[in-house]
Amino acid sequence: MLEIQRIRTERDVIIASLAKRNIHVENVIDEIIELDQQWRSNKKELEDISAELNQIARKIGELFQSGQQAAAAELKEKNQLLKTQETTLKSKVEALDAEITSLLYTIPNVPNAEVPHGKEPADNVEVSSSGTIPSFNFEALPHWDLAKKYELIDFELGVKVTGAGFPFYRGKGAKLQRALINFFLEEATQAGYEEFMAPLLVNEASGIGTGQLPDKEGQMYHSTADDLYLIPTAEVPLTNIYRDVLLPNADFSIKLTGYTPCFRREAGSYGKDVRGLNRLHQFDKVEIVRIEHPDNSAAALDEMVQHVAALLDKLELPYRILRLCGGDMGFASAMTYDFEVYSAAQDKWLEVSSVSRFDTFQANRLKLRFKDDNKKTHLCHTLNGSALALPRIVASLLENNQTENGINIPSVLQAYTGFKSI
RNA sequence: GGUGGGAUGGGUGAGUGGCUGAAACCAACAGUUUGCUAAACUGUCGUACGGGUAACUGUACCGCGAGUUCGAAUCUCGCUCCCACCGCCA
Repeated sequence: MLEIQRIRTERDVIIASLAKRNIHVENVIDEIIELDQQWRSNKKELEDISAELNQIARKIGELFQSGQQAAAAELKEKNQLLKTQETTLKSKVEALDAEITSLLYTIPNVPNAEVPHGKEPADNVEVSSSGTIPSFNFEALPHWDLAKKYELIDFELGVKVTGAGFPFYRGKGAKLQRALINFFLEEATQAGYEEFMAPLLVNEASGIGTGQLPDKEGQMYHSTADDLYLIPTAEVPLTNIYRDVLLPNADFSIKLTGYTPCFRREAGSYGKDVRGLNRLHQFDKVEIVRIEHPDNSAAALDEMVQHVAALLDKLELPYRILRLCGGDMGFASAMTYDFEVYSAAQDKWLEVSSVSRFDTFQANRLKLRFKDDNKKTHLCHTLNGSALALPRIVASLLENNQTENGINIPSVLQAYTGFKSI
């Protein structure tokens, strides 16, 4: 959520920047500014009346103490009148406040100056690419066929026990999952991220804190009996550790990592690119999260991008890095890099990681702040990225490393899997 | 699931109707002292929002929401959460 102060002072910049997302918010912004002015003048009036009421109440107390009952009764009467004024003003102020907040919720984050214009994935800008795309002198199989051939993943069994999008991993397929998780966590630890094992269910306040609620309610599994939500990413529990936190000084850099299964209903995305591991309701992911001083968030984003790139280098996967255009960025993001890995047998790029900075957008909802040297409070910046999400990594590992007689495991993973090939 | 207890500022914790935005202690920060550290002493020390160039000032907040009252941290009602013990259980 954008800060109202920022809308007051940076109206034109905000409107111009949001145009990069291909949305035009001028009317909404002006409506907010208008409502805010009303809110402020009503609030001032309300506070003045409250101040008077407080004074009178004190006076009445004094009169009672000194036994002047008649004078006190007179003041009481005056109070009644002010009291009704206070009540109406109060509900007016509250209504304005609610209206402003609900409008603020509809405005996405302001894209960073470096974010390119554009409205669809084709407008994303390729920043770099790395690795070589394999070619095969036999007929390469897509990962769902390889998974079946080598008994690594059983999708049908998942359908039987749960439903589509909840596969079983078995044998070497299961061990490969565990190896990747351990590899990613180990790399993150070495890069200075503290490892957490987080709850997989969160309460409503946490969902609001990171922005899944109320906007994207239908995307999370909801356990209604206890009113808890299954996490769609470790970002939710990890970032919410810092909800309602005021860091005591400006000298901080918080780096968290965690592996969790992720649960997504993926409502409305049926039919397209959902085959095999390409889109699941439950999948595994190692997430990295950072809480940073505003001055440091640009550097932190670069570091995170380097971290993810290094993981893909070590896994010897061909990938490219895209800077997302305004139209393709997530609601809360100020700037996002996507990583795509080439999946040889499907002959297409698969998104395996998304690394974003949110600036103060999440921190504002989370009430995550720090005190500077002058003891003034400011909102922190938050960032996060997948490092990495497993299914599409597995898909491309299987597809790219296949031979006619088996599948080779990248050397860096062999210590984790305990086998060199499948 | 049952019974009982509780929720106050960074922490412990006092506070049963006005003198309380809140004692005291601890922690933290600044200063004095000091070869260094420590100790001692002095001072500062909640958050949000509004008004004001600023100094400053107003309002709200003692888990959350209503209510009683001229006036509520304090009284009443509802809710949430936490703790302890019992039951069940990995």
